[in-house]
Amino acid sequence: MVPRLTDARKELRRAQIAEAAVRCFGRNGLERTSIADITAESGLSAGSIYAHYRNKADLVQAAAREVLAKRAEVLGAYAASDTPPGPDELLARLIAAIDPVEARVGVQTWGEATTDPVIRDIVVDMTDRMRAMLHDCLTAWLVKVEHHEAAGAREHAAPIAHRVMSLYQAELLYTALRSPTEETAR
Amino acid sequence: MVPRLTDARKELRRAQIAEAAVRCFGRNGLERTSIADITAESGLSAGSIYAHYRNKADLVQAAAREVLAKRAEVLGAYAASDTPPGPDELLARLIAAIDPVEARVGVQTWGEATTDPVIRDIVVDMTDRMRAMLHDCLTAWLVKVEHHEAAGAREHAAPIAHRVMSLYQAELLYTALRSPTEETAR
DNA sequence: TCGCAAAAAGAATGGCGCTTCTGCTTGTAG
DNA sequence: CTACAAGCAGAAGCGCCATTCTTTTTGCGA
Repeated sequence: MVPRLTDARKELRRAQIAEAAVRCFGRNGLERTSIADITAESGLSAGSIYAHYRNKADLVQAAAREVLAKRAEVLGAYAASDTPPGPDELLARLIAAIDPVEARVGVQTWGEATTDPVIRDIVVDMTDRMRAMLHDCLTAWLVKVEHHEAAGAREHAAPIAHRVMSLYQAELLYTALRSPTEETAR
Repeated sequence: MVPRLTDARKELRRAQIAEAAVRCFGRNGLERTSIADITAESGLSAGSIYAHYRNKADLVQAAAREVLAKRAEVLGAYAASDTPPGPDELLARLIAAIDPVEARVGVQTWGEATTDPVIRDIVVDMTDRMRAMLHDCLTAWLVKVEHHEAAGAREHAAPIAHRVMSLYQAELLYTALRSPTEETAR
């Protein structure tokens, strides 16, 4: 038996395609982006794309996962901090880390999630995961900075985490709506 | 010269089509809804639809306007109240008034707004208008209920209005993500 | 270095969905 | 009540786009 692409190389191609797809989606939207657009952006051909992704829906899912995962990553960094930031500080940092292209694709996935169950599950899962991180971070803040009694800190933190998450998502929306076409002109 | 449809009748047809469109969009999404779907839902034919709307984009815009206007209407009622509700009460009432189908179409329009300038303007305009209403309502609340000094009340109310709006929009998103397909089974 | 299977390119295909076009139908003004 | 323009239905047209198929190229193991 002989040669496949090594796994690392295969992952590289998948990432290359997914990143090109995210750029296209950010520019033209999930549905208005054709496979031809992605071939142009990635420098690969249609045949190649279909060797790495079952179909377009599969690619959209990959793009959604990528964007959401990148956001969760940023959050994870703050959550692990020794001196956890309070709600206002936390929100400010999250907002500062928003990338316009990812915000647009993120909001697009929300729209898609309202009708596509697979995308919906991805979005809900990522949202829950981020809220949980926020929850951990704020619990630590309550205990370490605010000297809140440890027992009951989690219960106190829950509604705060919910609010921070909501305000963050709203800001994501505002960013996505701000300069939708100007961005691509640069 | 002779007969057109009377204006009232013409508006009726437009509304009939737009409402059918909103139902379809809520079920299948903006792009996955075909004109054929709308003909089936409205009981009219393709030719008829094109007699009332220039094209599908025009129809999507009408649907977006309808959904957003209906939301602004609900808000307007509370804003005009003699004893204006405070932020928590206001938010609770707004959330209680959310309709699942409209929430879904609303979130879909957000996604569309990220790439379509016309839809974007509609969404931004409606959002600004709603926030202004919230602002008025909360200013009145500060003055009448909290006995805040009238001067500076508007400045105080602004960030609160922003927060209430954000939390409301987040809740709209959560509603849209909750039960996307179950709703249609009923 | 060599061979072979996988990967990539790029053209071909097939279907779907917007839009338009052709007659019938209907409602309104005189 | 009549006539005629607009409304309306339904059938085609037309283009676009996801997907597949064929051929060429390339990377990996021996």
